[in-house]
Amino acid sequence: MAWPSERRSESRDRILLSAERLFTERGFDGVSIDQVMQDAGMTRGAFYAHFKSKRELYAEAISSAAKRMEARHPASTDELIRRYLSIQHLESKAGSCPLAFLVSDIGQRDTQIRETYTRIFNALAGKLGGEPGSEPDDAALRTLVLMVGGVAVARAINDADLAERVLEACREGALDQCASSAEQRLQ
Amino acid sequence: MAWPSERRSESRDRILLSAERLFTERGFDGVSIDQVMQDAGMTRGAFYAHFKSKRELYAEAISSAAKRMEARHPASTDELIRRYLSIQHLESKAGSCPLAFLVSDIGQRDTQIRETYTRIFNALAGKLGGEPGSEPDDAALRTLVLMVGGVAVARAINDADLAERVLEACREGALDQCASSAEQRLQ
DNA sequence: GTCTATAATTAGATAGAC
DNA sequence: GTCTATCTAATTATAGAC
Repeated sequence: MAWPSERRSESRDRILLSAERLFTERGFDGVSIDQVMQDAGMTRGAFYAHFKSKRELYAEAISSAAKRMEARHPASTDELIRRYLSIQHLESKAGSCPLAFLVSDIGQRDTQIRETYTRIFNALAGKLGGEPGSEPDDAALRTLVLMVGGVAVARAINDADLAERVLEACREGALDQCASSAEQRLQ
Repeated sequence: MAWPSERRSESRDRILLSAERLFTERGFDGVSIDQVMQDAGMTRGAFYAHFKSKRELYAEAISSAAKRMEARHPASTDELIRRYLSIQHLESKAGSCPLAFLVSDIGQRDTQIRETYTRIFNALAGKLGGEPGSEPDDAALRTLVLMVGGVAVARAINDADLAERVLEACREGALDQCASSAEQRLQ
């Protein structure tokens, strides 16, 4: 799950940071190693001293981006939902969620990458409901699908008003779901 | 919206049919013109007698795939939701919904393609609720996001049991939403 | 309209100097 | 570890024969 810390270096971290942003924004095929390395301030040749292949970089970048987002999550679930399903998230140049931005990109990749995605998905679903440690409950899955799907759809459509309406409708639905699921837990 | 019918030919339709299936399954960058033409039983050179570019083919393929699906939609909204959010839809080799399978692919494309997506999205949302002809209501948007997001997420994750649970949770949510929104319309 | 042949470009990955 | 140079392969698009 975690990568050996002895392999970390400043250059490696810079490559990873560039990769997170570029891949999340443009997908696997939309970014070349050249572009990542230029963004990180190096040339292509240096890449393979840090990563075995583009696919390995992609998997690590997704995982790392998710961890970076998680570290900035607000304590309140409601606040998380509101921030996630916001216009700001759509346009954020520094840190959008790969779960949403890459959801249909992942379905086209290999097992390793899909495992990484699954792990991230489960972690976020667990935060949204269900017993910690065990499987997320149905309400949490639905809430997360509204979040991921809402952001993905809002980004795809070419109509700012409709995008805002989609985000708002999903926000309401996700908040409702969380409220009624919290009520149930109190009973 | 519709393309000139005088441009239609049997070869053109065969190319389009291959493109629909291949693009939906693998995305824009995951399919080469060579592969589409081979699948259609021709060679690369013939492609440009029918389409101006790969991007034009992609836009037409998405639109055409959506129309083909629409033609097979069941009359009942409930039945549509059940079929959409099913394992069969995920694995269907002939006719998956580009709205779900390409949702994050589209966000990386140009205006024309995103307009096509928006039009298809609106058409399906209109079927799920709201006054015909006018804008879809919030419940319809939420329902469609559950459908599109549920299928996209289920396809991305690498855990068959979890995928089935996601589909089921979204199915229940979408059906509930539709039922209560139909009740509201009766009042 | 379809074919083969061929630009022209780009990308992932490697080799070897420093 | 980073650089430049290069290999190899794939891809979009075009040209021209039939």
